Amino acid sequence: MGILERKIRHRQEVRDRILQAAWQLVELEGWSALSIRRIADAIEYSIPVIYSHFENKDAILLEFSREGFRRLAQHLQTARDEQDNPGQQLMAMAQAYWNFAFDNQEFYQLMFGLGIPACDTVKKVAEMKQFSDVIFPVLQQAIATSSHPETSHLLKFHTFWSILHGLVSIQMIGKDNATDPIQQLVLEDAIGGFIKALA
Amino acid sequence: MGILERKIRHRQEVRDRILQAAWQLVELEGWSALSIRRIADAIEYSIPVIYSHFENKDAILLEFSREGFRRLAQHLQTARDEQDNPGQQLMAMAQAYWNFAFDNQEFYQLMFGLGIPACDTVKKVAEMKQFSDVIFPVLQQAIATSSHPETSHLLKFHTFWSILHGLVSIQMIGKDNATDPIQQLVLEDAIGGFIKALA
DNA sequence: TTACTTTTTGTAACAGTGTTAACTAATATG
DNA sequence: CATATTAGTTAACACTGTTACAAAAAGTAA
Repeated sequence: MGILERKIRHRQEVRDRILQAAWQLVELEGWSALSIRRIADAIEYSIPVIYSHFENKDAILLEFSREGFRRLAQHLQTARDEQDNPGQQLMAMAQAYWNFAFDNQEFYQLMFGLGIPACDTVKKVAEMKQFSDVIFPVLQQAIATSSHPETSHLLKFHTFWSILHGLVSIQMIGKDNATDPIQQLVLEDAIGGFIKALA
Repeated sequence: MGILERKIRHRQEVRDRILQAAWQLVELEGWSALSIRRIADAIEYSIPVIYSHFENKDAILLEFSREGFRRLAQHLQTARDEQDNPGQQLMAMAQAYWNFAFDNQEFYQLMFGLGIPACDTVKKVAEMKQFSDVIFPVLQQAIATSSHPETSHLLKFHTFWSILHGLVSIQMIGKDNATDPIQQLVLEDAIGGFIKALA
């Protein structure tokens, strides 16, 4: 009775092709070129088929957003696991974050751009345990230096992330030279300074 | 022969009403509600009139972007002028930046969101002299501490801005509690820590 | 195989978008 | 007054997300 299984498999296949076709469109022509019709054309199905797999366009974007966070989380984790010292771990994660952002600009744009879905983005980041797990222990050493101890966990976490997100955003807005080596130095100094400030 | 003047005046008046109507729409219903048709309806003119004043919709957004930078620049300037000590100036500007972002979320979103126009945004920021003018002198004291002296101006400037933009962005993505007093403390600590790190 | 049911897929439309070509109405100039 | 210029409108094109409804295909039972 593999008939139902076959159906499910086929359905999953179509779903995958939708996402695949959508991603190809985004990669080739950017987010603005992503439309239900063009996806339908690409997968050679009619439009309502897409709506039988995703409630609406935002649901598709949300899917990509999730995938983006999955990938970023994995990058951070492997970067951390390659280091022992907490300070080096932080630096490695910063580098990984940075590289992810520019190697996957479409993802990053969707994930953190102030435009599109961004509803439960914060929860997603909170779920990136390997982010906070490494940061918090390092941060605890620095609590005493804060003028508002009760907020310092949150503070340091936000500061670290803010430096990263801010550097990336500002660099992205500038576009021209995403791989400019001088920016790598800026990143190194920024995170290095942050770590030194904690010590 | 004030006849030509009257025409020019009238033309300017229509132009202003376009921007005014557009802004009203954005304020009431957000950026997604802004459409040429709805502007045309609001000002009781036909659509092509709008195109005789602005090349396209992006040109209207760009106009708002410019206005946003004008306002931000002014806020920063007055914040700075109320302080003497460079450190206090930095902190005051950070507060002003923060307040501007949340008092004018639509502006900020347009100006720094990774979505919309953002072409010559960087130039706009570079034009905000009162930003760099205050930051750079303070930063020069800290050049020696950088491991890559040749990039440290850029570094510190980017770091300062990044902390601000990052904090604001992350806070905005969270939406819920933009005026949460705990976030004010986070801002204070973040910038305070930055200034201390420079000293 | 035939009749019926369910699931899958397609057609066609609605309401909206940015944009522009072509036309008309109003105004200023000779 | 006729003429040239400007101001403004109508109507369309080519899109967008979304959905109601019909048709076709596939599975099930007699």
